[in-house]
Amino acid sequence: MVARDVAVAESGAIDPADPASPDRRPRADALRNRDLLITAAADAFAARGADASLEDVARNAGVGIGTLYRHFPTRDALVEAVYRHEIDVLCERADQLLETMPPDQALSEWMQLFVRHVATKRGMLSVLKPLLSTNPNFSDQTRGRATAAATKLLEAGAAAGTVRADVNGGDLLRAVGGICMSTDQERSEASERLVGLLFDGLRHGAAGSPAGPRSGDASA
Amino acid sequence: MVARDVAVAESGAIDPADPASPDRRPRADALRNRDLLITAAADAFAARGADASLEDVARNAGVGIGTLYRHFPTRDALVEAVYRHEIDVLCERADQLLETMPPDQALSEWMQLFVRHVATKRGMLSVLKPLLSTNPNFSDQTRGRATAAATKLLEAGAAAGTVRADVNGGDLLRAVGGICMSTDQERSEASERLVGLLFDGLRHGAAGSPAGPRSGDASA
DNA sequence: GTAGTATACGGAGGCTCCCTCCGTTTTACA
DNA sequence: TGTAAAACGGAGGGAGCCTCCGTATACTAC
Repeated sequence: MVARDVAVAESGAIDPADPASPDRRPRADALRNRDLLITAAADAFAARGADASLEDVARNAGVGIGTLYRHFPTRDALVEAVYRHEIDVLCERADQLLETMPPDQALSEWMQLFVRHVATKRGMLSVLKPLLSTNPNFSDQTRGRATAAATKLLEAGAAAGTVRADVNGGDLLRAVGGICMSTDQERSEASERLVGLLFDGLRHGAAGSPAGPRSGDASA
Repeated sequence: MVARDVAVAESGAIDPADPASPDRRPRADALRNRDLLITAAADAFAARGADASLEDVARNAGVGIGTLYRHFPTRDALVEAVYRHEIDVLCERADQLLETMPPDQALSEWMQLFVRHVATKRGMLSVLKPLLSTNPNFSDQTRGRATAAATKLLEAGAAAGTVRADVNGGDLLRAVGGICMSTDQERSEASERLVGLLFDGLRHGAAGSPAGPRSGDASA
């Protein structure tokens, strides 16, 4: 019996905003170490894939192995935390982009950012796929946040009249995600091109554009 | 660096019919042990899935770990051998069935056998999927043999006029395989029912049957 | 500022698994 | 029956997993 089968705590990561712990707030060092671990784990999963050594992760985070296991009792718990964090970063960037450039450009940037993000984290896919298929309600929750970000970008574009209004965030995410998943390993330029095409399609048929949604010529 | 990454010999299993070894025939104990290992591995993979302990496999085969690694230098080599063996068994059974019963019945039996075979080897799927996707020409070869068996059954049925003649072995295999793969875990009755349905479809529209291929009512 | 304590840290240790290496045994052939 | 090639087996070194518990640290109350 492999030990990995035993501990199946459901996502027992320490949650800084846990309403269950009544008074005391979590210690500063605990918070800091948690972040260090997530960063190190993201690197490790990206580089080595599904079965990166957790002892390496702890070492690279400058933290004892015991600390890792206290924060993330399960390998899955760690993977989940990393995934959540990645999505958080992407969502934040959406807001930043909207503040610094016109909405259509922000949308385009964000889509490309998404592709590059997935490309650098290739190894994560092998970790994520099994987890997503076993644990649907975990993915739903997080996917929801990403969808919200995509929706925000789309709506801003639609309001400015530079992006068509008949596409929702969920569809966009599925499309971009699908392209990233299906494109063969290591060929992220292909994904970037395809996503660029997708974006052109989004611009097409916007209020400002004369042509309807269906017509050819979408190369950059 | 995990050791598993290092040895990537391509399917270095000892082949009893290797034309390269000029004179001496392989030793009897080697042949025997090879079979024992494959049997034990099949059980282990079925029960424990992708990462069953190879030391357990050797132990259950009543053989030293060194012997296992000599026969199958790679985990993948062992998986491949098990897979091949499973297919061999299925192909042999096709011949036996054809000799002992009318062709349409033989076909039906074989299809159900296929389902039950996959059901008991559930754990194998997780081992097989990655291997099949990385190593296409390995799967082609073996799939070819299974296709041949299916074709043989279909043609015998068509010749007897009890099975329609416009379906080929490849299609049949894809259909049955697809049903086995897609049906949710542990519910092999569902697969059996669906495959039964498929078989009724095959009988329908045979030379002896009045009705054309498209018409309802196919429940067992 | 200090004392007290809940909280968190770290890594040794026990376990399992992986794979290699080499002395020993068995088998096929002459 | 002798002999060399072929095969066996398992010890051993390395690595990863996870737990446990003595030690250190950051909060809180005074």
